[in-house]
Amino acid sequence: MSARKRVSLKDIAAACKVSVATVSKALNDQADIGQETKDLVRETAEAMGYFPNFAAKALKTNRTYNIGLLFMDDSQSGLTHNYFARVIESFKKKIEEKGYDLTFISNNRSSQGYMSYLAHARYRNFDGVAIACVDFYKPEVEELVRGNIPVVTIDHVFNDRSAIISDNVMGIKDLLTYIYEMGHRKIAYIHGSDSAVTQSRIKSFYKTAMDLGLEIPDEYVLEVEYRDTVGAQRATEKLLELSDRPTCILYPDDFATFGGINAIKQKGLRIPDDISIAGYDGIDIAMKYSPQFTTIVQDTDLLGRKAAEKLIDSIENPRTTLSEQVIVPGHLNEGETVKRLIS
Amino acid sequence: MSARKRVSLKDIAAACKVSVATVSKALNDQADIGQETKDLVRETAEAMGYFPNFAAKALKTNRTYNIGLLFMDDSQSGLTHNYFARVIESFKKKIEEKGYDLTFISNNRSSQGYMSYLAHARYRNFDGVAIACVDFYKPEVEELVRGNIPVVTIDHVFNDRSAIISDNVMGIKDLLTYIYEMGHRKIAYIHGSDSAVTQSRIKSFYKTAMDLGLEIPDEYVLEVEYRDTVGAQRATEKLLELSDRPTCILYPDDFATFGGINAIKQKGLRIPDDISIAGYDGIDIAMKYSPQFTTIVQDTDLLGRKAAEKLIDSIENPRTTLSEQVIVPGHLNEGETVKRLIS
DNA sequence: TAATTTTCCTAAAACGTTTTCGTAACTTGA
DNA sequence: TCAAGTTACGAAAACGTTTTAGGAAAATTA
Repeated sequence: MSARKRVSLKDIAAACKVSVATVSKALNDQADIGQETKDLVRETAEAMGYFPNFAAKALKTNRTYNIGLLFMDDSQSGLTHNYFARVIESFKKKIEEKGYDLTFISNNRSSQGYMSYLAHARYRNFDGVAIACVDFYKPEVEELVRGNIPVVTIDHVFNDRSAIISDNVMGIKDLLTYIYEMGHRKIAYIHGSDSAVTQSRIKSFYKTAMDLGLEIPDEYVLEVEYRDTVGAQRATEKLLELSDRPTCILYPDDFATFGGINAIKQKGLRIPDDISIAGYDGIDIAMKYSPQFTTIVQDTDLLGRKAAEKLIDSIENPRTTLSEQVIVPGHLNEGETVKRLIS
Repeated sequence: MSARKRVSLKDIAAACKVSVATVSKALNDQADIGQETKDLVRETAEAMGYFPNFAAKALKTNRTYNIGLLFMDDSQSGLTHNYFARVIESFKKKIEEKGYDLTFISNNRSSQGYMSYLAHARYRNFDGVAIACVDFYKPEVEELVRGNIPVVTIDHVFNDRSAIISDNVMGIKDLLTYIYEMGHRKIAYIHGSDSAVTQSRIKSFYKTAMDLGLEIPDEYVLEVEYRDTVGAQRATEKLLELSDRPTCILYPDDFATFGGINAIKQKGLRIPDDISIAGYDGIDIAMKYSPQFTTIVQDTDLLGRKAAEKLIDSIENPRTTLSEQVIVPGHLNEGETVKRLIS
């Protein structure tokens, strides 16, 4: 009820009959304050319901303990993207443990007119910035990365900047090898549209196929947007109409896989008895669905945690921290959507 | 490369040979500054790459243009919850248009020890707070709501505080009525565990059933956690084993509905030919899945927007804004999972 | 005892803004 | 021509911290 004024160091100082400086140092546990005074100050602060004024502190120290997160642009799905949502969730948890907060970076602000991402980040004085799930080729993103704020990117590497990426090469290799070992020889691959992730996956796909001695006809490889259920459905239809149709289809992500399921069901075919499929990501519903998806489960938890650790490290030890790429392996969830053809 | 020092009002003042006060006023477009001076100051500021120091401004004005978002606790699914993620997405967009930023509220910070949500919100000096997808009965949440920061809650009403809620009463009514009109008389209802949302849905369910002259045997009504696929699967199995089994099952959310689908498929039954089902929420995959879910699509966009408008209104016009509950209707997506039994 | 060191505290400046109040210069009206 | 009003600007205080540079008193040493 009583909307008392916020208590400041000055108030505590008055109550304790010491100087403001002493109070500040006592609360920050500096060495040159006596134990008794420290105790007194802390107790009084507690009793008076004191908490620091973030703005004043930030103004003075030039540290906000706030991290900016660039997480989507209009064309993307942002928060609703299950895979990234989980990475961010883990990232957030980790930085909060270390006393940081998370604020979204954007660029539409009415007051000061248009702000670039970098301008926004500078304005808010973020200690560091994390970037995920955006169009990395946008000049504005590049500008942000090149600004002099510590930065970590997720699933994309910028030269000379820290990045956390999931191991798409290993992922595709494990997945394809598993499918091969299950006896499949006619394997189609619907992949995502152009991005760093897609590229490494495609390369790994062809490389692994070659190593296994697999022949991949051109018509077995199609391109579709990420998370494009309808597109994946169409692509699947095309594959099913081929005279020599594949026995297994790989999808760029689990969401797209559902498009494949739709197409297959509409053809009256059963999974995996008539045709096998495999996804990527290991999103919640893919693991709960029956038949459970054969998919590469990305270690979103580790991805987020590593990103947090790396970023905070470069914030707190700017000189000794070198930018580095961390590759996080996923693991194969065998699931039930790939049929064993040989034993 | 040149990490030049940040330019401040003082620098601009020096460059323009006017006082700091004048620069500040010119940039804020105050009336008592001549047009020529304003132009000069603004051009110089622009040329020097000036942008305001957020911390200093916040310290002085006690306004941060930052909104706190409390969005989950450990037991919940937070960001990965598709329905809420979409609401937040829309909320975020709206507040950004108005020049606000969004920061997560949490309570684990190492530096100052444990902080309650309210303490955190006060520390960061949020202009307002939005709460969604949390355990509203936690004392700490209550404390935050009762703190003197403008607040809006989503899908839960606190006495005397603004809230945006989706119209669960109408939703269930429309859904049940539709199913009735399709000819179903034996309708089961798996509902979520205790919450404000669940309560209004259950009431609406029984009320509508009564109005329609429907008899609902007790064994047709089961309780399951929200988004609990496995639980919903078990519950569905129970229903399918009943001697007089329902012709249609309602689920608390689309995610749980997938559990039902699993159970039904494993029984060798088809949807909707052998049994009909209906979900709630209208999450992405439910709309893309085949058969497309019969479900109530929540207007997440409007929910988020309304929440943003309400909150900003009560921030900017604290006296004239009265706390109010806004009820946002969803709409029925007829989909393909409820079979027509009569014509 | 005197010199030195250590312990504990303070005054004051600074961070970058906003805002109040004052005032000089110019304009207006009678 | 003079009083009153208007316009355009500046000086200075304030917001709540941190930090530097001292310095008085107490403890230690010689």
